[in-house]
Amino acid sequence: MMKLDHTDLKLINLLQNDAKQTNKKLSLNLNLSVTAVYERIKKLERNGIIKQYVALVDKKKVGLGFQVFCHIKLAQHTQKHIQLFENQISKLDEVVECFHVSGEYDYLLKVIVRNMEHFREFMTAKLTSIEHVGSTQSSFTITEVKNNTQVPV
Amino acid sequence: MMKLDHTDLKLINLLQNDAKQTNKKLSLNLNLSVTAVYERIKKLERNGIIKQYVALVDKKKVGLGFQVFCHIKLAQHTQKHIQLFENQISKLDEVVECFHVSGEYDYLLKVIVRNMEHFREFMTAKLTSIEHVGSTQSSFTITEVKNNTQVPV
DNA sequence: TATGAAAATATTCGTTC
DNA sequence: GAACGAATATTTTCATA
Repeated sequence: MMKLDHTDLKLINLLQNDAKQTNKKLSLNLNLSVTAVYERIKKLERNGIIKQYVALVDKKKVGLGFQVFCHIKLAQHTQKHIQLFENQISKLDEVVECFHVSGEYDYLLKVIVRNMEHFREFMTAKLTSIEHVGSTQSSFTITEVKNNTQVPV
Repeated sequence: MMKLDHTDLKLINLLQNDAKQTNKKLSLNLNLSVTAVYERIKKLERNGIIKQYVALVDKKKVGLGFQVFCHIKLAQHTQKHIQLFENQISKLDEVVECFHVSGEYDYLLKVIVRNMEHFREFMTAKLTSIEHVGSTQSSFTITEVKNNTQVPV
C-alpha cells in the first residue's frame, strides 16, 4: 500500500478534475518541478491508484437522455446463480453500473438508454431474459442533480 | 445539435476508454490523418459532447472502500424545498451522485466514505441536518460488479 | 529531486478536394 | 467543410548531476 502525502492527494484531485492539463501547469499549482510532477504521476499510475484516463461525454448530446435505476431481486441466491447473473449483466452495454447491495433488493443497476421505447426493449429482450432474475423495480431519473466521477480524497 | 458520423462515434468510444492516447494512435485506429483526428476532437470539445477529461482513481487504494446508496424522501415537495435540498446535498463531498427519481423515494444518492464510522458521521452530522429530509433508507454495497463511466454510444 | 537536452506529440498553416 | 502533409510550438521523457 503506497503512502500518499499531501502533495499526492492534491495532485490526485487536480487530475480527477482535469486529466489533460500539462505537467507544467500542475507543477505551478503544486510548487514542484515538472519532473517531480511527472515522477509522482508515473508512481500513481504504477501503483494503480490512477486506474484510467477517460473522456466524459454529455449523455443528452449523444441522444442518451434516459437513465433508469433498476432494483433487482434474484430468484435464487446460490454462489452459482450469483456468478451467472453478474457475468451476464456485465455484458450489457446499457448497464453502466451494477452493485450487489444489502437490503430489500439484491442488485442496483444504472441503465442508460435513448428513451422509454429503448428501455422497454432492454427490459423485455435483455434484462428479463437473464435467468434467475426474480422481481425488478425501476426508478426513472427526473433530474440529474450531481454526477461526479471524483472520489473525495 | 451536431451530427455525428460513424467515425465520430468510434472516436468518442476510443476516448471514453483512454483519453490520453496520442492522436497518432487514434489516427491509425480511425484511418485518418493526425490533423483530421485533431480537428474532430476539437469539434467534439467545442460542441460540449466531450465535457471533461478525468483521471479515475481506485477507491479502495485511497481508503474509500465504503459505498452506500441512500434513498431519500422529502418531507415537503414545494419547488422551494426541492431547490434547497438539491443545493445543500450538492455541496457534500461524500455525495458523488444524486438523482431525483420517480417511485417510492424522491432521491437516490451514491455516497462514498471510508468506513461505517465515517458513514455514521455523514448521516448524523450532514445528511439528516439538511432540512426537510423526511425518511432515508440506506443500502450498503457488497460488491461492485460493474462501474463504467462510458456511455453506450 | 532538479536541470536541461532529446524525442515525441500537439497545434497551426497553406493547400487540395 | 473536411482532409492532408509540412512547419512550428509545446510537452514529455530521460540521462545526468
